[in-house]
Amino acid sequence: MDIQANLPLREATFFILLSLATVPKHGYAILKDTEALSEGRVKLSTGTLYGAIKRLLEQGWIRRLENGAELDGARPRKEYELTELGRRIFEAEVARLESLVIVARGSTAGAQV
Amino acid sequence: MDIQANLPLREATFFILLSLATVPKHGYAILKDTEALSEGRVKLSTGTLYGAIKRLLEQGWIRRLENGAELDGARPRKEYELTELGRRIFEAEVARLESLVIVARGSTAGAQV
DNA sequence: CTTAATATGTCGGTTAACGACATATTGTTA
DNA sequence: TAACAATATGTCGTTAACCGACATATTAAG
Repeated sequence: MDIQANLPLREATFFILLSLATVPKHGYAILKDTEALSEGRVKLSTGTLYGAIKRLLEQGWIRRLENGAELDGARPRKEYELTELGRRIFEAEVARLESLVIVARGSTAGAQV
Repeated sequence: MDIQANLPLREATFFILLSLATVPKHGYAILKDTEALSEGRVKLSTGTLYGAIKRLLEQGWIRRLENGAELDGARPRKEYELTELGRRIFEAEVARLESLVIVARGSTAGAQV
């Protein structure tokens, strides 16, 4: 499996994975967490969020947790967690981002030394 | 002018601006430079490149240099450079990338301390 | 009781990137 | 010198992902 072929991640996807990297969450919690993690800069639309969740499930980057406790209400709160694949892709993306920053700092700021 | 509203940059756009951040270049040189800067990972298609150049000119992020010397052949090599706006946007993007890495490292690797 | 927050979802439009194709010049090498 | 690779610029159709608007239901607070 070529992890690199899945990169770069778009911003929405990056934050969804980042948000799930610590603890499993349901959709709306991802939305709020993204806003917090980005200090208010990134406000995911629900169109983006639920579309991305559907896609990420299909790709096997996240999986749905079946916790019966959350299913008692009429409208279940669906919780998701990262799969191993999802985690590896996310970590590869962070590494890619790091190398981008290094290259950018090296060839622009570096000229002023 | 809201610099942040133009972010995030897509990968192709990021590398075109990065490539022009040091010295002005013509299209094909940007293509080769991107491949070198990314250590072979990013190979821009010409469709992406020339489409992006057109867009970046319209947005005023880059401008064309008129150097008569390059125009003597039948098919001119068009050279481009960053505008002040382009440079500010690029620097904002690098800062955004840095904060992304910090947040990602902080909330995933940080949990293992 | 009414409103805000929580929670999930669809749909149509836009944008940027991509691969394929087209074309012309210049440099190399068999 | 013919053929080929590299240089160089460009168009076109398709796809993927994001966005705003809309729809709907529950729960908490004032």
